[in-house]
Amino acid sequence: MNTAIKRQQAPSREDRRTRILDAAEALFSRHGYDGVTLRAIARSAGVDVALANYHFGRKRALFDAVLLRRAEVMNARRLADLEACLEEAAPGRPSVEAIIRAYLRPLLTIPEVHEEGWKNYYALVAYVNNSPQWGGILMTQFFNPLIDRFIDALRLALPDARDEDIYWAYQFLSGALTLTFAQTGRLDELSRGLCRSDDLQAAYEHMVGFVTAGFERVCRADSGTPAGQ
Amino acid sequence: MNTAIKRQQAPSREDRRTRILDAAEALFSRHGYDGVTLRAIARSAGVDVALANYHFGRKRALFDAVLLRRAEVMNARRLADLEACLEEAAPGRPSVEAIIRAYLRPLLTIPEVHEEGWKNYYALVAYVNNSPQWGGILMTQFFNPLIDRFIDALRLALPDARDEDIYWAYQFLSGALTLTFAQTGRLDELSRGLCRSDDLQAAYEHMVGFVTAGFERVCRADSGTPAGQ
DNA sequence: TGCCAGTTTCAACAATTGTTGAAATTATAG
DNA sequence: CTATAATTTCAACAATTGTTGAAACTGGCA
Repeated sequence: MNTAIKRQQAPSREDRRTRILDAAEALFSRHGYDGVTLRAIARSAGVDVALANYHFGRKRALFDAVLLRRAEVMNARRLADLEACLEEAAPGRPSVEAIIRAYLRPLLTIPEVHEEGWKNYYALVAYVNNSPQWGGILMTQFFNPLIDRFIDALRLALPDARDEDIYWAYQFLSGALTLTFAQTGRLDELSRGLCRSDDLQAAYEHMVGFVTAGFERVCRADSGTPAGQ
Repeated sequence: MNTAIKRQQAPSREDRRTRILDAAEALFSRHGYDGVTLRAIARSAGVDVALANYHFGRKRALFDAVLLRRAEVMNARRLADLEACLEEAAPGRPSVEAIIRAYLRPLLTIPEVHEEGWKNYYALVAYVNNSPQWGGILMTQFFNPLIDRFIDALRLALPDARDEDIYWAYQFLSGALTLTFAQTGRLDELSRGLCRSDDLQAAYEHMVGFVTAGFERVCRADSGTPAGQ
């Protein structure tokens, strides 16, 4: 028996830890935190129930580990893209579109982006972002510093904008982004196949235009309180 | 003892059904479907566990009933606002902004909009909208017809736009809308109190501008495939 | 009054939950 | 090889889950 077959039948130790992460990622992204049992994760990973506890501790810690694994990769890429964008731009005056691209592009330039794992992770981010109960240490303390950097950059691009307007616009970007990359399939059905959720390139191009225009309109200096009807 | 005290101590029968709905709405919106037990709902409503089963059948049916109760009210209002908007507009050519306002305004012109119930409902909509598992009959068959009407109106407002672009733009509107009205409190924290999630009027005014600009840019006729970097 | 349909509670069910401590296995180093 | 540490499994725990059938209660009608 060669090593390939051997690995299929009895995955090595260090493999098991990541296999638990992968199984948990897939199940959590589909059914949410409470919709998944540790036994379902263990069964899917082909290991014993107690092993998840040995490697990660409590169930909640496993959930956090799933999220952190890819968040660290993604945040590093976003930060690098933002800094590159700021260096290329005219000193002290980047364009809104360039900043938006730096924020969105890493989502689809990850080399392994079409692997199931990243799709599951995006769905998971939409889950936590839209749930009031997941505000805790994990999302807030981990994502907010990165977002602050992007807000700073947007202040440079929109020097006359009020902070309040920038934050509201970021909120809309955040909602559009997480829903779209969650790939729930609702858009496919609504458009009767005209749009495909898994066409990340099309999603990216459309979103850049939509969001850039939105920022530029909302952050015009002339708006005291818009004369709403 | 007067009737007010009496009602507090022993709610009438028909009250109990709606008290179960209210309790379920509050708990589901905070913890999701699987994060809530029928016993927790019953305890919060002050009734026996079996009563929820008597009135609504299975747990999933109770969840659907919670969602449908307010969705019917909201959808009727949106439809009325859309038709009024189309009648007021120049024949065959409404403005994008007027359509967006008709889609969003009912969310805050509901008279009882500041009651806890509607806030919980908005959070619940964000929950189902962002979860891949809730595509079923309920959301799809119930919301899609209304959305189709709005898409039709947007086609009139943007006669040169490709359908594909309109659907993508609607997807972004949908994500921004559901996240914002879910009022997760993340924006409050990120902006250090500068923006308040519960200021629905400010959310509405900003969103109208952002989304209208987004639609108008994405749905320009000239874009074959945008020259993305 | 007595009866009856609509509500509500009681008690219990089989199944499943997260978690743990001890035993068994495997790898690593001496 | 042996012993020591890391990993994995086994078995079981107390608590909780959705659901149900029968009993108790309620108000309105004859």
